[in-house]
Amino acid sequence: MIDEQYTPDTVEKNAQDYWEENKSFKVTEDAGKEKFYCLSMFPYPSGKLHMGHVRNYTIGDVISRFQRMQGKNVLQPMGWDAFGLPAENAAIKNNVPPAKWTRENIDYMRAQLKRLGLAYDWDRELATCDKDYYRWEQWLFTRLYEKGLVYKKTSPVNWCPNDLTVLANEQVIEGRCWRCDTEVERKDIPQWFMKITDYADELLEELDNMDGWPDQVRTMQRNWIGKSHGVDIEFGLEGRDETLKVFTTRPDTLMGVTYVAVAALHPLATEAGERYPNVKAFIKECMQTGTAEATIETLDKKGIDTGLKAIHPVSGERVPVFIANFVLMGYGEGAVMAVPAHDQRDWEFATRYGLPIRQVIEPANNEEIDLNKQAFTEKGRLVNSGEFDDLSSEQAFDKIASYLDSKNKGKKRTTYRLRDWGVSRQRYWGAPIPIINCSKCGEVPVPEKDLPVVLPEDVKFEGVGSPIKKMPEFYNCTCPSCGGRAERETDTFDTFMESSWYYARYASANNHEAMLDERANYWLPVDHYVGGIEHAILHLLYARFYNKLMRDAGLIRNDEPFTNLLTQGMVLKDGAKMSKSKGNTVDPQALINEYGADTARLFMMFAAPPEQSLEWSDEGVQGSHRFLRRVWKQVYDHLSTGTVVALDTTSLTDSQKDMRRQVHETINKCSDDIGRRFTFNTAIAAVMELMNTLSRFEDNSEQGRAIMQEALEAITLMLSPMVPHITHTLWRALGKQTTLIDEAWPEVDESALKRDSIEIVVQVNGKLRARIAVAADADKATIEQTALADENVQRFTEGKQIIKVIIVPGKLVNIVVK
RNA sequence: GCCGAGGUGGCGGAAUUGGUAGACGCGCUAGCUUCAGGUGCUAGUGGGGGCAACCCCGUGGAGGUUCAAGUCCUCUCCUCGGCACCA
Repeated sequence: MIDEQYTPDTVEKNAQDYWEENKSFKVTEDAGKEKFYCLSMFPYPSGKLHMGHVRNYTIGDVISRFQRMQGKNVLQPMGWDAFGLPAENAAIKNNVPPAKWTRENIDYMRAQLKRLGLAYDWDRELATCDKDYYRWEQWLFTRLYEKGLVYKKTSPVNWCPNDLTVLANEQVIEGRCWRCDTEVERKDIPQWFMKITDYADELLEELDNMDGWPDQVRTMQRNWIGKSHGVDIEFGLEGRDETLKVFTTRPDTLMGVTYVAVAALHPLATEAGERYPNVKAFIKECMQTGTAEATIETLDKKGIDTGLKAIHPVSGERVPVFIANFVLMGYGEGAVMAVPAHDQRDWEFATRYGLPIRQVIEPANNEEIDLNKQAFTEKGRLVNSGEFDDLSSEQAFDKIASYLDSKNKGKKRTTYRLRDWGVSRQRYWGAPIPIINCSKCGEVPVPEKDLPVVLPEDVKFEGVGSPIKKMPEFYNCTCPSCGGRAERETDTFDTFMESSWYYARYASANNHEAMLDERANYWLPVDHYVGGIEHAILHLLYARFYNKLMRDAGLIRNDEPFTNLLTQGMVLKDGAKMSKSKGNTVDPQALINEYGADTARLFMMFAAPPEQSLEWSDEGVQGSHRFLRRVWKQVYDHLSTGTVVALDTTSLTDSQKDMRRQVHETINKCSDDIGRRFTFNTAIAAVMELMNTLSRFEDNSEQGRAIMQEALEAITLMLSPMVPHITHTLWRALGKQTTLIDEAWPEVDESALKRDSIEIVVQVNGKLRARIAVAADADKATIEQTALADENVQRFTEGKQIIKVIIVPGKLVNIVVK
C-alpha cells in the first residue's frame, strides 16, 4: 500500500537507491541479444545543468528505457567534454587551476544527472581531460602522422585577438569569433592540419544513404563540403614566362572572357602592389574591409587594374588583369576568368569599370535577354565562340576542357569548399600535441612508449597566454630520433578532436592497453544519437571523419558512427532561447527541488515534440505535476477499494469492453509514438485520455476492478520511460513482485480491439451532416442505406439528384448531390 | 541571394496514407468543496446565429485539382534556422 499523498522526494530517492544498489544500468556485451546503443551528446562541464541538457538527456533516456522494454541490450553512457576555453577564463577570474575547476563542476553535474534518474551505465564514464582518454588521441595522431594524414603548414589563420587563439573556419561566424564575437584577424603561424579533404568524397557520398538523419542536417553537410566540377585554365601573361591559373565551373563561357580578376592576397596582386602605391592602397583597403564588411556590402564590387595583360588560351587576345574585392584567395586558385555577359558579379564589375561585355551563350529556348540590364547566367547554346558555336553548354564543357587539355592549358578538376581541419590551438587547457621539434631531425612524433604527453595540471594563470609555453620542464626534452636536445609542441588540440571519437571509447572505456577493442565492434555504430542542431556541421562532420580514420586504422569496422540522429529543439522562454545573456533562464535544480525529477521530465516530453523548440511554461509544469498526482490518486483509490480477481474476458459488459478497448488502443498508439515516431508528446496525451476515461469508469464489479487493475498496470508501464520513479513505486503498489525496470513493454490484446459496431461519418457534398452507427462488418449497401435514411442527411438530399456515393470503409460516406 | 523548416483557438500543441480540424495540456468562465487563499472535483470554452435540433464561417493570403484539401499543385506574404561575393 502507498500513502495517499504523492511525495516525489521519497519516491524518487527510493527508485534511485534501488537502481544504484542493483547496478540496474550496468551493461555488458551479449551476443545472444540485440544491442541498442543510445547516446546523448556529452556536456561541457560549465558548472551546472541548464534546461537544454535536461531536455536532451530526458529524450535519450526515454528512448533507452523504451528499447530496454523491447528486450534489447541497451547501452546508454555519459561523460564529459572537459577541455575548453571557459575553464581557462574561470581560472583567471577565480585564481583556480582549470583542472580543479573542471573536476569540481563534473562532480556537481554528475550528481544533478543522477538526481534526474537517467539510466546511465556510470561505470563507463569518461572525461576528455583525463590522460587515460587523450593519450589514445595522441596515439592515433602519431599513427596518422606516419600515414601522411596529418601535416604541418605555415598558413594564414583566423586569429581572435581577444581569446588569443586560432580559430577554425567553422568557428568564424560572419567574420567574428564564434565564442566572444570579436572581429577576427589574419596571422601567419605554423599549424597542424588533418587531411579531412582526403575523405571529402566519402563524407559526401555516404550522406545519400543516411536515412536516419534529418534532411536538414544532411543538406547542411553537403553544402559545407561544397563539391563542384570545373576546369583549371591557364592564361599566359604578356612579357613573362609564368602563367596565371584560374578555376571555373563554366568553361563553356571561355570565349566571353574580357578580363581576369585576382584576389587581393594573390601573388600577382602583392607584386603589383610593390610597383604601384595606389594598388598597394587598394589591397590594404581590401584587407581592412575584411570578411565582416565584405559580407554586408555584397553590392559593392570594387577593383583596380594591375597593368598586367593576360593572354587568352584560345584566341590569344590580351585582356587586363584586375585585383577585385570579390575574389577569394581561399577558394579555387584565388583567380577567376571574368565573363561579364554570363556572371552577375563580373557584370557588375564590368559595368562599373567600363569593361566590354561579350555574349557567348544564348538561351536554348530563344527567349529574349537584355545584357544591358543584367548577366544571363543560365546554361544555353554557344555563340560568338568560333569552332564551339552551336554546342550546348554541357557539350561545350567537355569539348573546351579537352581542347585546353590537348594544348596543356587546362585540366578538369573537382574542388571542395571544405578545407583541411586545422587542429592546433595556442591554448593551455587541451590535449598536448604529441610532436617534438628537433633542430636536426625536424618534427618527430612522440614514440608510443612515451605516451601520453601529460598536460601539467598544477599551473598558475597569469593573465593571457598558455602557462606551458613558459614551462621549460614541460617543453624541454630529448629528440627520440637523434637523442639531442629538442622541444615539445606547446600547442594543444582543438577540443573537437576529443568529441570526435568519445562515442567509440565508451565501449572500451576501461581498456588501458588499447584505444579500442572488439567490444567497440559489438556496440558500434550508435543506434540513436541525440543532441542539439547547433552541432549539425562541426561536431557531426568531424565525428564522421574520425570514424573513417579509426576504421582505416583497423580499429573498428563500421563506416558511419551514428545510424539515427535526433536533433532536439531549443528551450525557449518568452519566445527567445534561454541564455544567461538574455537573463531568461530557469534553473533545472529549482524545478527538481520543487516538483521532482519526474515532473521535470514529463513536462519536457509533453510540451512539444523533440525536434521542435519548446516554450517554457510555469503553468505547464504544474499541469504535468497535477497529472502525476492524479495517476497516484487513481492507484491509491483502486487499492483502497479491495482485492482484485483475475480478468475473465469471456463475459464482459459493453462498457467493460469499451474500457478495455481503449486500454489496448492506447498501448498500440504509445508503442508507435515512442518507438517509431518519437512523438512523446502525443504518447503522453493518449495516456492522459485513457486516464480521463478511467477516472469516469466507476465499475466496482469483480470484472470492473480487474479491468481497472489491467489499465493501471498498462499506464504504469507506458509512462515508465518518461517518469521512471513514480512508476517504480506504483508497480510494486499494484501488487507486483517484480521490479519495473526489468519489465517488458505491455502487449496489445488484439481481441480487445474488436468492435461490434462502429461510427461512420456521413457527408453531403463534403460537408459533415451526420454520424451513424453500423455493424463493424456491414457491407457497403447497408452503410449507404443507413446513411441515406438519416434524418439530417435527408434534409440535405431531399429533392436533389444523387450523383454518386463514396464509401470509405470504417470511416465515412460522402453523398454527392446536385 | 541560395538552401532548409515552419505559419492551425487566448497560449503550447494534435490531426501519422487527401477522409470528422482544434486531441491532450495550459489559461479562462460558472458551480461545488473551503472561514479565506490555494488544492481538489463537476460543467463549459474557435468565431457568429439559435430555446434547441442544428446552421453559417473558419488552418497567413489569392487561385487551382478533387466527391472530399490544414494536408496536393501554382503564385504570394511573413517568421525562424543555416550558408553566403564559391568563380
